[in-house]
Amino acid sequence: MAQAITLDRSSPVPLYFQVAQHMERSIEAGGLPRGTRLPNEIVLAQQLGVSRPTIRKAMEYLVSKGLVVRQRGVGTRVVSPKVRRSLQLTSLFDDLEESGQRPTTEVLSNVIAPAPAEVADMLGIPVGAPVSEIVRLRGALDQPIARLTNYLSAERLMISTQALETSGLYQLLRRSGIQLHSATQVIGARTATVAEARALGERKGAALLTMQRTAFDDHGKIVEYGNHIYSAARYSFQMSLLST
Amino acid sequence: MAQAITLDRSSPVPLYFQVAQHMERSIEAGGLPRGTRLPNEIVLAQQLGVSRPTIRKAMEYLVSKGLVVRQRGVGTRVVSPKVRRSLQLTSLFDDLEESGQRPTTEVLSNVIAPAPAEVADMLGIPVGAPVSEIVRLRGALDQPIARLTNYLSAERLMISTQALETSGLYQLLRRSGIQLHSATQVIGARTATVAEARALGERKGAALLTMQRTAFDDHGKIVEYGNHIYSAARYSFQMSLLST
DNA sequence: GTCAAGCATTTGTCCTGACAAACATGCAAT
DNA sequence: ATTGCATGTTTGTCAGGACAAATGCTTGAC
Repeated sequence: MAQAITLDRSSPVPLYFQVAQHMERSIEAGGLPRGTRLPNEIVLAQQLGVSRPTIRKAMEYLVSKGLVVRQRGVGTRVVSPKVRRSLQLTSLFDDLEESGQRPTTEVLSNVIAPAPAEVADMLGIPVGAPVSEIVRLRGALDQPIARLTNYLSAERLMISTQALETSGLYQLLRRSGIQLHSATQVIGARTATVAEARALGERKGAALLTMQRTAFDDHGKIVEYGNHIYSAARYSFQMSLLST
Repeated sequence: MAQAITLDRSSPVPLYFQVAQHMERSIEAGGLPRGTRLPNEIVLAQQLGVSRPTIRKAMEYLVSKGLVVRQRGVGTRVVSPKVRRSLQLTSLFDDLEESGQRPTTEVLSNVIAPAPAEVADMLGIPVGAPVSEIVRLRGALDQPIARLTNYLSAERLMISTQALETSGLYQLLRRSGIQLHSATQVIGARTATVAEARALGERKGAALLTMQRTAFDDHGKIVEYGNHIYSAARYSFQMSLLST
């Protein structure tokens, strides 16, 4: 199984990452049965011609992705394919993109205006400071799915409406050189008002999923505050957690 | 700030973790202003009398908890207290426990029965195999908040009703020596049926949050499948994400 | 005055070596 | 048959050293 693999020592991608990627592919493709024990670190290091710490770093990566489980005195085992697949579960949006059915994005508004009190509070800026407000309608299969409302401090940048129609907001932020650090989000539910129902093609009183998210950059500044509603009949949040 | 700290080399808790914990406390308590730069790795290693890899391991831990940000050629900076606090946001249940207001748990049923098709499918066991079904009502401040329905393969263990009234399910599982590996969950919403509304003290048609969760152990076996409903008026999910 | 080159600083990667701790296994004693 | 012990295997921890790459600042050239 471990035939000659090619490590490129002159490549800028770190050795341990090359090793990790190779193992990841090998696990995913080779279809190692659940519980297969990998060779121990020393043997692997010799086989690949690297040092043990490099192997260990690669292993830590695989553990953090949930692909393998390590136990002192026992070894490294491959977790069941079923579990691995469940960890790769993605959101409906990702699923649609993957299957070629690009979700549609319609920009309902993209303006710069003085921040109202509530928004200024969430963004941590003075009331009345200029913020850009972006309202988008996401849809798929000819049906609306979500109404996304985002606020950014306007000092940062103005995002073109055209760009928003083709790329996700986070993708655009990253492309502008903004380093995201973390985010907090709150997921709740409520019944739709008449206006919300109309926007999402639902009936008044239908169940909606709500999500508020605040994203921070490396310097602790708030990059973005979002307030979103989703048609509960057509959308749900999917996520996976690793223990510890 | 970095006065003589006490590292216990004979302690079973690893050196790097002692270092990490010390820094965590020192960051949290010392109230370092946002962006404070820590001494570099070499200096820290000398100050604490450990090697550089040990310091690095401690730093990796702090990065993974979102407390500091590292940048090659620049150094290690403490993230803003506001962001740190937001990363510690917990669920309503945790908040209640912390404030001494223990959430109440009423066990509505705790029986072993043959698995119906849907449950057997989710647990990955044959239809009709014995499963234990646990239904709990969670409440706080004299109001019901959630109805939690869990299924475990009955081979594993029978959990006493009494234990369920005082401890969380996951706590009990861990205490029984079951190693959780990962879980996947789906969060959605729908309107309450008459029965659900009655159970949660809501009106028919009120918005409910729903959550289905499947938990796996290290061997890829499914430990638990849960199907939960929450009063959206009194509960919401709160979580924080670190950008990779 | 402005831009580029060079330099110091800092983290990232990689190596070698050594010992400790947890686990599984087989063997011996009860 | 079962318990306990010794032993080998495997991952976990720690040390010390060396070089590479990214960043920010200073210096020098134009």
